[in-house]
Amino acid sequence: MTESAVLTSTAPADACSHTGTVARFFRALADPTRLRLLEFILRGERTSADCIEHAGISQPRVSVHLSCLIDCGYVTARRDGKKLHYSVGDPRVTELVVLARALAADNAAALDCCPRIGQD
Amino acid sequence: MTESAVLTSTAPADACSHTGTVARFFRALADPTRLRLLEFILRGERTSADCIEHAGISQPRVSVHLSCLIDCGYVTARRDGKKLHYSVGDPRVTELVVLARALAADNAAALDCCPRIGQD
DNA sequence: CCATACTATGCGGATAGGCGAATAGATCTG
DNA sequence: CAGATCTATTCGCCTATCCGCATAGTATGG
Repeated sequence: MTESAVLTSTAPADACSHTGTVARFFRALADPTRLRLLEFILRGERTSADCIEHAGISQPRVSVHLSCLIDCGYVTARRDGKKLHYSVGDPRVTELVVLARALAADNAAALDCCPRIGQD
Repeated sequence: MTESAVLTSTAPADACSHTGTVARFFRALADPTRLRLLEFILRGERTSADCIEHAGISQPRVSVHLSCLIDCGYVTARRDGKKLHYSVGDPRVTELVVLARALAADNAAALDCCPRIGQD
């Protein structure tokens, strides 16, 4: 994607996605680094530099993770001068994360021991 | 785990999980087969045989997926005679899936094209 | 108790996806 | 335009995790 690229993806709002699509949606949050980034951006608009510092990984890696979060609809980007600013527009994203955190917290012990899912 | 194994994991309900735990929680739903199984069980209590037929994979694989869903707190198991019956107890699981489906649907086009997440 | 039916685990192979490093591309400022 | 700066892509490597097949373990019911 080039030019004044579509910063915020304007998808046509389908009625209902098939399971594979939803699984892919969840997969975006299945990586600790990406989830950490999302929660960071959730607490306020951030620049790439903010994200790079917060994530503690290389700029190219952060770029990929942010692209992924954008494609999946969690985050939108806005250009201000030379820099891009990332934020979460849809309040349902917060709902989703809060709900998941609550559920995960209620079962943290078993979750951390699940041998079917590797330790991070 | 042996004996009259802990069918429903009785975790001690922590206040807040660290990011890695929540990511692991999401990872359980990041696999299409597991998500499909969860949504199947969500629509009513199921036996292993039901799940094997519905998922279309081998019994050992289904066993692993169900164990994963149980460990992560999505599903509970109940023994009735020789068979185990699987169901979803916590209504927040339904909330989570519905919310994710809505968000995924609103961005299905971009989601399905995200090159950072492989096609299923 | 023992046989049977149900459920879980181990193994090897294949693929997805994360990482750093190097590089390419795009956009703003002057 | 041109240089500087910010962002994205490519590459090779490595680990995680999926699968089927074979096998082991457990609980029930006689």
